[in-house]
Amino acid sequence: MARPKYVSIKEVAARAGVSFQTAGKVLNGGDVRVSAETAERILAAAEELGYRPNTIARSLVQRTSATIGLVASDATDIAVAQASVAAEQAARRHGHSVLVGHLAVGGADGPDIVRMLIERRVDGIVAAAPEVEEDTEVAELLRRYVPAVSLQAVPGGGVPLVGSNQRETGRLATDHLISLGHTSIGTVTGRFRRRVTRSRLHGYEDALRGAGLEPSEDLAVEGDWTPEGGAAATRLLVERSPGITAIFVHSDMMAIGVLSALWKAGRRVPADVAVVSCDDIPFAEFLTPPLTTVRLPLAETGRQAVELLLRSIAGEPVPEKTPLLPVELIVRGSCGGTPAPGFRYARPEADKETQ
Amino acid sequence: MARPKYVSIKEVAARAGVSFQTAGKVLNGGDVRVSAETAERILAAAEELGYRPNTIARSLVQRTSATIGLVASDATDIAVAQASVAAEQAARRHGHSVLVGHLAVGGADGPDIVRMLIERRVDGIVAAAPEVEEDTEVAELLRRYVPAVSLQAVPGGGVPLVGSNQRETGRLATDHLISLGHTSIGTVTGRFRRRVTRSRLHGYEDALRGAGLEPSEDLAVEGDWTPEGGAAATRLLVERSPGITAIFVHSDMMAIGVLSALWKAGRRVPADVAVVSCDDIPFAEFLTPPLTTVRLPLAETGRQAVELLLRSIAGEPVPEKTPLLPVELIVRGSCGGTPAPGFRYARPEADKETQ
DNA sequence: CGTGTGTGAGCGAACGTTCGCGTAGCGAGT
DNA sequence: ACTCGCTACGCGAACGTTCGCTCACACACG
Repeated sequence: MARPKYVSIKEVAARAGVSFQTAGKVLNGGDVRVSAETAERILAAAEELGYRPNTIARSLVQRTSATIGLVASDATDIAVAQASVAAEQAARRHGHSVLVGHLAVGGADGPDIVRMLIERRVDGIVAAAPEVEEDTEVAELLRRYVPAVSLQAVPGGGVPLVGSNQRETGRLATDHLISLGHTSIGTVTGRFRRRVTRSRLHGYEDALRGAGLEPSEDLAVEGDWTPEGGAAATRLLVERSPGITAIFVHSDMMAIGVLSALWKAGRRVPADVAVVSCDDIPFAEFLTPPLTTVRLPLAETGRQAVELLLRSIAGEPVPEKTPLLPVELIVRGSCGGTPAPGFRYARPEADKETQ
Repeated sequence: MARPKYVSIKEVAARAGVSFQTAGKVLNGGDVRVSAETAERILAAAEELGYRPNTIARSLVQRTSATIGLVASDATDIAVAQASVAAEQAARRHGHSVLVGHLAVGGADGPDIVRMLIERRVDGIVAAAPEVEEDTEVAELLRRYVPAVSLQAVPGGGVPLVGSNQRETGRLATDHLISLGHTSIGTVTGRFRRRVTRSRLHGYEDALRGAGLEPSEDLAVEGDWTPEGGAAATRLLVERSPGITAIFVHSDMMAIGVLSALWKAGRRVPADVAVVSCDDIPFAEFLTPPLTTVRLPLAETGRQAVELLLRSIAGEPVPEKTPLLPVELIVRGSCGGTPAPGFRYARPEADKETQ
């Protein structure tokens, strides 16, 4: 507690009666051209003194910090949190530490965070923050100073992306609703400005058109990724289109709000309106009703992002476009096909890929 | 992308035609005994070259990294996530970065993470990981090497704690149920081993006894902080005590599972059984029904933890016991007092402090 | 006995800063 | 004309490592 006095390699060396460079060799360097007994003596001295290597000094000479930076969303959004936790653990597994910065709401401090990371000489940066998608200053910094991998588009490109096929996600979800016979299908989207929103919207429209349905502007309401926003959007949606029988929601967090708003409006799910969403957050199956949703491999995305980053740091050339990670429809109760409280999960009637 | 070559203060100095120490003064040090025009020249050179200070070198000489370590839970638990995000932001506001380590499930890598943080010479550590509560090795490291603040008990003490009154939390929740007329009140707890669980259990028992009710072992079932665990515990609970009419759950995440299990069992909430929980996670009000819960100031806890830590780092003596943060009962729909889907929130009939 | 080979260890430099002094230059006071 | 004091800047050292060399010594070989 009282400021600890760390012992340095020199003090260890002194106690062991060798030069500090020799001590360094046995304690950290792998180049052990040292007799077994001196090594022993050094190790013993280190142990007695409670020596802990100073990575700061090491970083300075080696010009690499074995640290990566993570710029993450505000992260009340569990989906983002999942990805970033997985990223951190993957990094640590590869011997790297993670310096993290959570954006303030709105994300205005993106550039500050990135600058901070750069000044701390992180070896690379993973951007897991939708807010930063339009931030040209952040993009500039990343391109200029440090290898980076992003989970979302970066203005101007030059930063490899990792993620899933969002258009397919929208199509899969909407197709599921269509296959269940719905024809009046609304959608509660993420922020319109975000690319992921537009992609999912495209998928939604693809599916609609594929079934001979015409997308209508009235049926798409913008949300803000929060439960509150989902609830508000839903109220607007049912007001504008009272005949609606199904909703495709752009995230599970919003779906929580959608379910709540529907419930408060006295509309039963799935009896009156079916709800399908995307993400598959850990407790999606414990919502009432259990949420049918398109699973995105969030943890896997985080992992792959750092692995790609690490390869890039190691000097391997990395493609800017990497293969998209697969998504999967998880059918639970919120679209029907399952009776109410008696409860029994029916398997969905096969895949709707081409329907 | 290609490994960037950072420019050092020396190159800036060379271009500006001054010694590197002078450049250092104007770029970083505050001690500006330098003429306005040389300063200008140096700044211009730095700008042209894209100079970014190297905090690693700075840390080495100043013997302080302006970084704090955060050891956090696996953090699918939103409550923990909230606290750690707030902690990071508070730290950054005070000019510190945060190096984070998320425990693997089970938390066996706690000591590894702490060692990593120590070797990176963090100025202090915030422990926000229940798993570490029993880890004597972690406790030893914290006591020996680095100032620390914990959000949970630390074996052997010596580390200041920040948090809320857990016993009060249990009492408040249970009292609410009692005030509503319930007499058969079960509880789905956290892991028994955890101190917070025992405290909340004590509060629960306090309240029961205060109402002339005798706590029974059958009515307390151990959960594991996850929705799954909450659901499983609930199934066990209603099986063991079919007459149960109310449940006090030790966390909102578990409450999600409790609600789900009750729903699947055909028991209506709150009509058949009332549910009260604790945490007040951000979307508690969007669950069906909206969750009545005891709000813990999680973000505030995170903030105060780093502020305390920073004071400790600065050399101020800090008390091991700090004042507990206040908790507050938030009444929503899950305990009744509110009719079903028609819906209208009734205010609870005043405070139940002494009832 | 001289040369070569290998093994164990030390030495100097470097990484990019900060920090406390040292000092040249200069105008003003005596 | 000499000191004084101030300003603007430079210098050397230090922080705790790593890294590549050098070096002393012993030992075997021809």
